Amino acid sequence: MAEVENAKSPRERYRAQVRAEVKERAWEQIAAAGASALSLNAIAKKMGMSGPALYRYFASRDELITELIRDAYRSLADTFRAAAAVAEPTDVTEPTDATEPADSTDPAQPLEPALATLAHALRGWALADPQRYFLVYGTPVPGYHAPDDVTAIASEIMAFLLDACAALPATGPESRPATGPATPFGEHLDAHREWAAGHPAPPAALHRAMAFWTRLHGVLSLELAGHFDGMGFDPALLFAAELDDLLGIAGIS
Amino acid sequence: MAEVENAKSPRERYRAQVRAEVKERAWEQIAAAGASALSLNAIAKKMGMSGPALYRYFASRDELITELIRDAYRSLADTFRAAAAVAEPTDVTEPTDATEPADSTDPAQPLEPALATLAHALRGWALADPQRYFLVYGTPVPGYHAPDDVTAIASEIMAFLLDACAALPATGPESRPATGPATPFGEHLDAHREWAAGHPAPPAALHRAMAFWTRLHGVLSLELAGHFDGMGFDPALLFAAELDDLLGIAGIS
DNA sequence: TGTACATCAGTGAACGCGCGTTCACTGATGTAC
DNA sequence: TGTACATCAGTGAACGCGCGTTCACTGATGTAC
Repeated sequence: MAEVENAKSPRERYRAQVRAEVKERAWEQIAAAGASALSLNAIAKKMGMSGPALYRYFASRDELITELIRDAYRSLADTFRAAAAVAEPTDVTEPTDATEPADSTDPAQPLEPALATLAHALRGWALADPQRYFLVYGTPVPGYHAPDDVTAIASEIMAFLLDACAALPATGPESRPATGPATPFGEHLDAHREWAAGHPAPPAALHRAMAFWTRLHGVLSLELAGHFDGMGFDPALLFAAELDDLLGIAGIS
Repeated sequence: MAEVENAKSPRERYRAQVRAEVKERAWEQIAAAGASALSLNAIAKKMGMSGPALYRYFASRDELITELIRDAYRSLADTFRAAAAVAEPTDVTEPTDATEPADSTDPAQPLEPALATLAHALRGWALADPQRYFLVYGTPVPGYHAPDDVTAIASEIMAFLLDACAALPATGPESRPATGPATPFGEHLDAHREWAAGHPAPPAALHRAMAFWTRLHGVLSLELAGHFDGMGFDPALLFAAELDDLLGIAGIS
């Protein structure tokens, strides 16, 4: 269960600990006043240290921010990985745990589609720390460019999404299979699938993945930004309605 | 044609002119480095003035930002108003200009639904100045609260949207009328319609308006933030696909 | 186990910067008689 | 038309602030013999 930690010297251990606390305070500060207000000096003060001390741990303010962005991406990737593991248990002797839903066509099918599990995981992740969400998907700082390894994590996230879309059961009320007829835009995506990083998802799944991403982001970002405040309705129901539409359960059109 | 301007003294005229130029420079600065980097001193320097001079025109940096936000909202409202006027010409003796589409049920119906016109207007407005879009719909600054008149303009924007949704023709390929069967979420919206500001749109139109808003915002905000960069596909086609889905022309599910 | 040395965390002073904002003042522009 | 006054735009100096970052230094911690 416990991971084998590379045996670290006490000093390395301490360093890692302080770095972690710096990041923690940084997140608090971002949550309180936004990413642009992040200040090394303020973090040091909160930790009871002098400002320059932090330069033992981070080469610059920019390096800290980049690290936070990287952590945010990785956190979302981990969240998706965990959700995918729950939704699609490995076929290795999983004890059958409860009665299967009557309308399930595949006996190994989980109770809800993996896509729904991902959606709920995404929403939970976003609500847990709105500013972290915005650091990933919010207003970009003109001129800033994310390092390469961050885009690699983004691809990983996309892969979970494509898996879930490709695995969607063909059991909509009007029998619209996920892998069904390709839409014109699905064909376009299929013709320009560099971004799918070699994933074998069919055109319809590509289209669905993209719609999943943009639609749920649309609801979440407006909700977290407070644009629904005072409107009276429940954003969770809007999110659920968009998800149902994506799953082919119900649609507005 | 020309509006009757309240006869202004030369000084008032000059004031208005300088205020306008300050805002212009402010937008340039926001476009270059984001809203959080906006600085009165830097604007003054660009205008060839000393910093304190701007305090003749704006009481504080916050007042300037609030004014910019207000202008951005008003600009979108005006854009929607103009789009709505084109899409639904007033019935007052409009000269019939071309052949009507064969499948049009209403002879006065324009070539494309008003909702499509609004969508294209929104996209054009967003692409024209991404940072202006983000000032309205982007990452909120924790603690900042828009003044009341801004939310009034937001309601105005929403009203154009509701008009267009309520006016959607019932001519989908699978005959799913816009004013058709209410969805569960549509009923929820109908039960909590404070936000609709007395608009008589039926539940299905409320639902569609909300989906219009969140889906198109989802595409636009990710596109403008550069999240589609290097993915290879054309964001305009994704936007068009989402719009078609909203219009009931084609759907992924 | 004890001494000698190297490593490294953290401090305090300092630099230069740009910020928002105030204040007393100059000079030009408009107004009233 | 001309003078006297009020209005107001803009300046320059100044205040206080917090920022990122560098640098020389102290003192504690770990390592090697």
